[in-house]
Amino acid sequence: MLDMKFLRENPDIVKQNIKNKFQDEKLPMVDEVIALDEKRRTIQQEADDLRNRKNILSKQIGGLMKEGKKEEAEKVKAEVAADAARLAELEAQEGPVADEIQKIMYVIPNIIDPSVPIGKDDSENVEVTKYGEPVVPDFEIPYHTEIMERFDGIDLDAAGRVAGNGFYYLMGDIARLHSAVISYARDFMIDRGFTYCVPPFMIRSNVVTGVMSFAEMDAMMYKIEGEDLFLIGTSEHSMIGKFIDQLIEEDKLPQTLTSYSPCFRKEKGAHGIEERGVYRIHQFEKQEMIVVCKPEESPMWFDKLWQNTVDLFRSMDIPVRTLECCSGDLADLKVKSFDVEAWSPRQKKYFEVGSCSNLGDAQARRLRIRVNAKDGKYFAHTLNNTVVAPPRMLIAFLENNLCADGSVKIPEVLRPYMGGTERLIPKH
RNA sequence: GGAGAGGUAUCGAAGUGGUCAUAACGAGGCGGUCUUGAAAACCGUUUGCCUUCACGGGCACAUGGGUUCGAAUCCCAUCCUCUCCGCCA
Repeated sequence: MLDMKFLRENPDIVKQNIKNKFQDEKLPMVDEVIALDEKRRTIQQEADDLRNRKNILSKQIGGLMKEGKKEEAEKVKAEVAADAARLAELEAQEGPVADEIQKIMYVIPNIIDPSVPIGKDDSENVEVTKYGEPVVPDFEIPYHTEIMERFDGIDLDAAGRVAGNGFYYLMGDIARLHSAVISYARDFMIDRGFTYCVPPFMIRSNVVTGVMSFAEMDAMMYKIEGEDLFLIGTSEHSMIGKFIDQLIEEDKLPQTLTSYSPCFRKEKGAHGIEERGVYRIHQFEKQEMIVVCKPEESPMWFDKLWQNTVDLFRSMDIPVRTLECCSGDLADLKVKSFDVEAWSPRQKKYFEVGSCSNLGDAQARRLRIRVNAKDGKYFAHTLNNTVVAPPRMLIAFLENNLCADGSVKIPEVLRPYMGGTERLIPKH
């Protein structure tokens, strides 16, 4: 959400930004909201004047009553009553106009970073850097569920019976590998100075609307029936929500946290053939990192965050690349975003395993996350990034560590979390 | 789920219909006096948001309504926190 004052003073920047994001249908909203804002201020001016008059007269009445001048007091009362109708009329307009303004402001996209490449959709995202050699072995790599089945590591049929499509039972070595990856990722981030946190897995609607746009909310969030609670789609939601309505002392910044949580997503929309198995599911677990910092430090933290994910994957010998989201593919709240993608030797292409975002002050403005500094208060900047989401990580992991004999080698860093196991041997 | 207490500035907290909300009082922050320096003590200062070129004005005492000329204060609804009891991993 933009600052109304900024929009009022820089309508051309806001409009150009909308064009850069190929959302031309939103262009008229800028002038519309400016007109509404002007209307709001006119109403406020007149209403404030009337309120001022009422306040002065009410004080007079108090004085007159004390002195026992009842008749005079009645006269002044009549004066107040004369303005009451007009004031009520103005007050009736104030709310709806303010609501309308907020509705539009929620939809106008955040100003993107100047470094963001201009493009209309994900086909125009830009590869930034590759890390590691994308190897294609000379034997065939099966689909990830097939690899898992060789280890008796997955039961999708049972999951279907119990919860439906989009859920899984992980079993045995594969389930253990899943937990090992989470534990390793947690310690990896703790070693880098982040504070480990296990947050609430449900959040209230006021937090939901603070951390994401309505469009995202509708497509992602599961609502608990009869309660004002939603299952989190990522722990980013409860982690950024942790700071709602808080005034943070400046010397307590930056807040660097790494959190574990299950994630629940409706995943509305078309699913492709590559999304079978555990690629896109309604429930998965994830280690996340978030940062709340001073505005001038958010670009620096952005680079540190995605680098963490790259380093984590490289420590397990998985080739990755960073892909920058172009303007049209960038969510409305975001200033800049990189996807981290892992190499799939089966598909012979990279696929998304994490997403790193700088939200600027958009979430902070919606959630009123302010910083108390010596020379005044300001909105913090917020960032978030996936450390690792095991289901997708497992796909990359199994494909990249599968050997010609069907076994899967466990990289050294994971062995302490796997009881020292060096290699998984298929059951059949 | 039941009973009780409570929600006021950065924090603690007073305030039960008007000239104690320009929010008492205390703490913290900032500036100063004193000191070789620091601590202590003392003096001063310090809410946020909207609006205005400015002067000024308005709003905010959990949230939303209501009563009243006037509400932190009275009434109604909702939310949250704490304590005790119940239930429970």
